[in-house]
Amino acid sequence: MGEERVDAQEVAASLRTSIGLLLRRMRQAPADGDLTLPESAALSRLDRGGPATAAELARQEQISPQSMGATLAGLQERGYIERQPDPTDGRRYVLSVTPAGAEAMHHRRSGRTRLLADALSEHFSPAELVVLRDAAPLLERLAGRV
Amino acid sequence: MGEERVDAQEVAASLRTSIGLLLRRMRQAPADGDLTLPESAALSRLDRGGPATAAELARQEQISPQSMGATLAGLQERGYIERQPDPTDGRRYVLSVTPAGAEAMHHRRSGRTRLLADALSEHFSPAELVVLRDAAPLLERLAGRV
DNA sequence: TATTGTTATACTCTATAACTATA
DNA sequence: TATAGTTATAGAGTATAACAATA
Repeated sequence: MGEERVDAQEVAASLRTSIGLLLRRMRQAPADGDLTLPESAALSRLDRGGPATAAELARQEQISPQSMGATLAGLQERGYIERQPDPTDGRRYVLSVTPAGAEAMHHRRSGRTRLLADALSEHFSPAELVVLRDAAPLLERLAGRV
Repeated sequence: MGEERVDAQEVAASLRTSIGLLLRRMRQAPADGDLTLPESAALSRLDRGGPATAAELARQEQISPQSMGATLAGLQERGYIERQPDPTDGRRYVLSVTPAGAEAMHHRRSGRTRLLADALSEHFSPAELVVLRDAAPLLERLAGRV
């Protein structure tokens, strides 16, 4: 791996193919407990980043507030998050993960992410894992630039 | 970059986040000419791999034959691909890219892939491009293993 | 029996538009 | 005016089920 001439166009095209495939497979895979892909993304942002408002989460995930609202409504209905009115701003609600939500995330993580992790440890060398680990934050940065 | 202890679970979680973000951004981006994401994926497989049947393309893209059929019908309607009955097997049709299809792919590639390529060359170092280039085939392999 | 392709239907995820309430 | 959130509606991209034709 790693000669120096890299064609951005080619990298773009092959990234596009590979992430399309991978995301489709993850969507098809058995769910994490009963969490859909966007639900588990929102939940894990709340878990990692602490309580936040719906608008903040929508900005982080780069989707519309309405879409995030729909996702969050489902999570709240099942008791995985709770809403507290923000005392300093009457328009806002602060969302946080409930114990049941944390349990859904961590204990029942027997679905998609686990599947991915298993495939990674079974079929990839340590050197390849390093490449993927280093690539992940770059992909996230790329998503912010496109 | 690159100490040796890599936690597969952590890599899985961060890949999942980053590819989700990136694919959403690409879907939102202005289209390549007038090609949707699955259309351009199918077209570029036909272009790179030569004529193929619908079932073959569906397997390669890991989607159902019905979904691929819908995508291909749209491409054919606009004259970007053509269908020839397979002389050796009456059930099959062999698909190939027309000149108009090739033009739609290459000349009008001013949309998503171009946007991605521009972001890559403007905001990423050569070393980072190497990481991404090396990661792409690993992601594709991962999609086949999950 | 298995495979190729089609038609019909429905689900998930996301978007935009229009609205209310608060800042 | 601008922002947070809601409700309603629509579109893209998938899936599954049921079928006809061919192998």
